[in-house]
Amino acid sequence: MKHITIKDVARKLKVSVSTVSRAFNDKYDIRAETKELILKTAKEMGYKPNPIARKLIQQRSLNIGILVPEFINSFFPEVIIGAQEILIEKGYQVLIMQSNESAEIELKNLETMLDNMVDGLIVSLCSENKNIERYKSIIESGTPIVFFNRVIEELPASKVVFDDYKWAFFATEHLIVQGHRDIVHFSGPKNLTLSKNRSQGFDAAHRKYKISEGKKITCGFSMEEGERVALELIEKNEIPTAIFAASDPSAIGAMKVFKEHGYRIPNDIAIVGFSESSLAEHIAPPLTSVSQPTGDIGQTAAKLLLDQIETTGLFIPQTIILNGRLNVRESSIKVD
Amino acid sequence: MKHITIKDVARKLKVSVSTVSRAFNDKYDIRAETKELILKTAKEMGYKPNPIARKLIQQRSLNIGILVPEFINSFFPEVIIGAQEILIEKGYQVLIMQSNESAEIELKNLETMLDNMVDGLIVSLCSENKNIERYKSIIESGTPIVFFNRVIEELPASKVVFDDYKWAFFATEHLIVQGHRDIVHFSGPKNLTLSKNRSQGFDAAHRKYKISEGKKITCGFSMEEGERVALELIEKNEIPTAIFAASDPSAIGAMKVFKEHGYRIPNDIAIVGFSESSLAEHIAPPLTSVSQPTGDIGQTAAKLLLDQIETTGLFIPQTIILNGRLNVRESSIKVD
DNA sequence: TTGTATGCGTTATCAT
DNA sequence: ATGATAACGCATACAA
Repeated sequence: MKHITIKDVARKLKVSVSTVSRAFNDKYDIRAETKELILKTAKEMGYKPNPIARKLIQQRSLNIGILVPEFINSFFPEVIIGAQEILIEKGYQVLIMQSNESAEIELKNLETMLDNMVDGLIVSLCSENKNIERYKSIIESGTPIVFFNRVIEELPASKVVFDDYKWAFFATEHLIVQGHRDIVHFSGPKNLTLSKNRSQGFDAAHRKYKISEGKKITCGFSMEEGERVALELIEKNEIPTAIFAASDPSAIGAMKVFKEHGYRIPNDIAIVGFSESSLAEHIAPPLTSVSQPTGDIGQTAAKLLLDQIETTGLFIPQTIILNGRLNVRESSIKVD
Repeated sequence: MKHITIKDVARKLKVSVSTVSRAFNDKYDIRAETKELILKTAKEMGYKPNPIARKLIQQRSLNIGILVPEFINSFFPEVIIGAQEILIEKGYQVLIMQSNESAEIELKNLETMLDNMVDGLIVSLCSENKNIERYKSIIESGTPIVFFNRVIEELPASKVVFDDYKWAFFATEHLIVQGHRDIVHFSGPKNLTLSKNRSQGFDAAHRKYKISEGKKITCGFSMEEGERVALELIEKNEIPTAIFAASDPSAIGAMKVFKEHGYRIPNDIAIVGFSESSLAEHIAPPLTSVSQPTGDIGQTAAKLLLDQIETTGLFIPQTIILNGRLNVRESSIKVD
């Protein structure tokens, strides 16, 4: 069952392949009737231009690749959906790959995307964060690429980021205003800029209220990580009055462990998360969390990427910083 | 900044392109030393075989496409991760696309995957379920394809499904055993086989206990749909003593609405969900739900697909039915 | 307006 | 063991 090619159509209609080709690429002169006839019979024969061959000669694919570190939590899927809205609108198709937070798989995914000649990439790094050199070479080679959320500052590419510093500050301030003076920060993976920024916002709030610096524990983004760190605190008997976690899953994991050990949330321990997973408002008690404009992040990244793809001359990378919201819920408000 | 091609390498080493090609495909005769030399200098020059050109001539890509209707809930991501484990192991890369439950986008995604010459497809249909004819033609053309979870029975392809009938039966039976005689089923989208099966399991449990048939309301899988249907019941003042929802999100949406209207879960209304989203055990009260072996589903689908890809002769489609578990939690157990 | 010829970057066949 | 050359399926500069 061989594929039908342009030649088959040409032969059948006794025209040249170029004429058939022209019928499918309406930037050339071609008589309206022949074009119509060709398109009609091509359709009848079940002919479709082979995009692989097309890519080979045109060096473009109308495909955009999106690389994310995970998609179990709703954050990345929501961003992807936002990006997809813009890209599909413009005739692009979106290919997604996820690396399970593994730098090795991330690199393979990256190469696969390039192998498939994507016209551009939208990337959020995995927390291992090891492929900087490869990204540099890709950027240098001229492949349009936009980073979001988990970015590396030094890379000369456009970025869409969240104002982690500011909102970590607000989240911490909220706890301080509630009267807490012994707050522990579950900070994110060390290599990520956003971990640093959230951590610094945490410190800044302490400074503003002239409270001695809060304790920080490095903690992954996952629920398991939150459970691990919470257990650690319980074993050491170093229970703070409040926790500000760098992610919702880690906050939820900690909450689970504390509840299991008889601590009441928020009365014994107040908890604030970050990133507003869809869980936050449904768990018990509902989790106070910073929400990020996920759809916006995706849309903005997509627009930036399209700009870059369509720019012929020198492209100047931009960094766009988006705003969020602090959703205050029961997990951080003492009830009597 | 042109790409380095096989010709560049050949010219530099004063050998023919065929020799260089041979060095990269070790199925041909080539002297060990020349091969080594070629690979070495190729690496130095930064040459990599262009997979697009390779695909054009070899008609294979080592890429597998996975098509899902959504990935906001953790179900599909978990399946994908399972599939990925198997496929990456075998040297395949996994491209993912999601259709947001839109048949139109699903079709485009499908074509994009084929455009990229994936060696096979793993597909779960969107609930609109309109592209049957296209799937038929793809199967006929010989493209290996495995459906999972949301399948169409009549398609002659391998399928990995869950025993929806049986587990819907168990879930309903659980409610009946708890003493409920007025149970409403939030059934899934009409076109899907799994909706029908879950619905029939619901009926079967009623028959077994000789209870008059339960009421059924068609309801999408999303939280919003659950909210909508719950509101409808409240407005009509037709409050059952228990609800068996065909999905966790719709169960959770309903739970939210009922709680907001002053109903206590499970004392006023017991609720059971299906598919065990990661939410289930964390919401208040924890949701009784049927859990599916998501990772297994993905792995099984991947294995089936690889079998088919590697089978040269006639391939006989298989249907594999996987088992689950009923996780009983507070949402369905009356407390005093 | 249409046809001819060339090239995109490979691999495969046939010589040598 | 290596080289020359024809595909793969298409787009495009140039000629007609």
